[in-house]
Parts: sequence; structure tokens; C-alpha cells
Amino acid sequence: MARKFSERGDIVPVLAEIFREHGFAGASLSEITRRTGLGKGSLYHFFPGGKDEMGQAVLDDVANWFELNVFKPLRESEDPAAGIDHMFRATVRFFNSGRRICLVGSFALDDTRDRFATAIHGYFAAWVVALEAALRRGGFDGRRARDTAEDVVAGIQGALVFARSQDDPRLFTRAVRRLQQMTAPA
Amino acid sequence: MARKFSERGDIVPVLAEIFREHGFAGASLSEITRRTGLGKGSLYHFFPGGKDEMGQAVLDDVANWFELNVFKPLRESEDPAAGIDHMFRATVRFFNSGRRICLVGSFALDDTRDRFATAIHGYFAAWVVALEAALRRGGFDGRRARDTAEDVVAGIQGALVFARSQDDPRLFTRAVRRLQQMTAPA
DNA sequence: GTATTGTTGTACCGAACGGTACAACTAAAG
DNA sequence: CTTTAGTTGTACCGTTCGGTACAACAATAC
Repeated sequence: MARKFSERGDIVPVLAEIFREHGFAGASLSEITRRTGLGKGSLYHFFPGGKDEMGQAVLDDVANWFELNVFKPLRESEDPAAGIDHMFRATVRFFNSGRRICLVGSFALDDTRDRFATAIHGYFAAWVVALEAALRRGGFDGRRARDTAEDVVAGIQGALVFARSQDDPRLFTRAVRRLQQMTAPA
Repeated sequence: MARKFSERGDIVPVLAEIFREHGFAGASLSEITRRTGLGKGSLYHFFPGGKDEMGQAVLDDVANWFELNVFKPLRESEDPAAGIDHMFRATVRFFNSGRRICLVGSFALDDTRDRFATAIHGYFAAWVVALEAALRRGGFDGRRARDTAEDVVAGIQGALVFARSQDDPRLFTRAVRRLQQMTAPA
């Protein structure tokens, strides 16, 4: 076997950052080759499906991260409040305290959504379901658990957009703190 | 004077819809000529600055609509609660009950934001300021008025993204109803 | 009628797009 | 050293991109 010069795993985070900055449609192959340092040859060697496969790989990577660092703790933490607390801290960390936007959310807005519909749908759905279950275990009744979970997940998205529009990450962290209060047992 | 065959005012709403569907980067001139029915000649006659000027015109149009239908009622309504109620109804109408995404929000996410920074910043800032003032007139103290205004504006954005990700507009309308409850006097 | 002004379609530009083909190379296995 | 599989750079493909030039047109003013 020949030695691997690069690996998909090394490239995906770079791709993610590019898609975050330019959106899926706006991310050109020339920008991708420049930032990854890989020629088209290598790029299409790792992603024979081209840009679409890169987008899918990035979404999968994000999904894995959240599954491991957010959904699973939410599901398996013995103390549901601890799981929720963990979620908020991981989320703030992931979005770099509001300086980073949500790739899935950005893909969800324009017609990019059609190509990645299941991944985008699944990401938000899994988040809401996991949070809803934790809230319910923490004493919220069914209706309120569901509503609060939706409000928190959507609220995080909105706060990212808002903070970015004002070029002020603190708007995100402050909003998250208030969302966290919504999850405290009444 | 020669007769006007078309007017900027007739074209802008079509442009808005195209930008909503494809994003700014993803909206191609060929799609624009197709949907507007105008050749490049006419297009560049009305928008000598090209796509950038089209984007600016669309943002201005949205800003005007919100100024007239949301911010002004919020500011001038004698009963602040009535102004806020008006805001929510106008907002739901504007976003077609969750079937339409927010153009400004979509522009805010990728590097399109850099070109239209002031317009995007101004849109959200004006909204928060107007809502905050109304809440304060309605009895909210300063801190709580500001926080609630931010939560509502960001919450609407997030609900639009979330609803679209799940392809379920009702997620938007339900979220808005809950946001509206947050604005009810304690 | 003619002149004027505003509007339009078409042909065209160079550049960049996403994607393909393939020969050259690297490094480990034998 | 030779083989073999994995990786890379480069040249190239047809298409589409945003944008320009301009002649032809329509409608009003005179």
C-alpha cells in the first residue's frame, strides 16, 4: 500500500469552513483547491462525486460531532439537567461563541436544501427529539417539553443569524444563556 | 418621454423571490432573465450596477415594507400591545406563514453579508429597537425589554430556518405564537 | 411628419465554472 | 530492485458565468 499523503478526514474540516464562509453555491473549486492545498486530481480522488459529495461529507461530519458531543450526552446522561447543561456548553464551543455560523442552517435556506434534504432534516429533528426527551425526563410534561425543545433549537439558529448580522458574537452567547434558563425546571 | 414597458418596482419582487430560492451567489443572470422575462439589455438598463444593485434594491424593498408595516406601527401605535400584535400578524403574513424564508437572514449567513453589511445590520437593528421601545412602553423594564426584543427577532429567524429544514411551515406559526406570549405583560 | 427619449433583444466578450483524463510520482510490500 | 496501489499535478473539456455594446424599436413631444 502506498502512503497516504492526505486523508479525507483532514480535508473535511477545511471544506466545512469554506462552505460556512461562502455557502455551498458560492464555494468554488478554485477556492477549495487553494485552501486545501490539493489539486483537482487529489480532490476528485477523495470525492469522486465532486462538490456534492464534499457537501455530504461535511454534513456527515457535523452530524457525527453532534451525535457524539450533544445528542448522546443528552440521551444518556443520568441527570437530564447535566445532559442539557453539557449540550449548551458544547454548542457554544462548537459555534466558537457565536463567531461561527451553522453550516446546516445555511444549507437549509437556499435551494441547496433540496440536494441535502435528508441530512438537513435529520440534523434538526435529532436535536429536537433528544432535547425533548431530556426535558421530559427532567419533569417537563409532553407538550411543554416538545415546545421548549423546538424553541431552544430554533432559538440557537436565530441567535447565530442575528449575532452575525450585527457582527457581534456576544449577542449569541447572551441569547444562549436565556435559552438555557427556559430549560430550568419550573 | 417614452412609455415605460417595465418598471424597477415591478421587477424587484421577482428578484426577491429568486434570491430567496437560490441565495445571492446561486441566483444566475440566466435565471433572472428567464423569470423576469427581461433580456439582459433591460436588466442592465434598470440596474446598471448589475447583480449587486439588484441585491441592494431587493434589500431596500424589504426594508421599506418592514418600516411601513412593522416598525412604524410598533413605534406609533397608541396602545403598544396593539402595535406588537400588529407586528406578529404582519410578520406571519410576510413570511407566508412560514413557507417563505427571510432574504435578509439568508444574505447574512455567507460572504454575501460583506457586500450588504449596512443594510443587513440595519434591518435587524431597527426591528429590535422598535420592538424594545414598544415593550418598554408596555411596562417591561429596560433590561427585560431589550432581551425579549432580541429573543423575539432572533426567534423568528430561527423558526424560519427550522421550519424550512423540516419542510413544515406550521413549525413556524406555532413558534411565533409562543414568541408572542413572551411579549404579553407579566 | 420628425426628433427625442426610454426600452428592448441579440450578439458577443473574457473569465471562471465544475468536471475529466491521464501521465508522473511516491512509498510501502514482495 | 521490482511490483503494486495510492496519490498528485497539469492540461484540457464544454458550459455557464456576469457583464458590455449597440442597433432596433416604441411611444410621446413637437
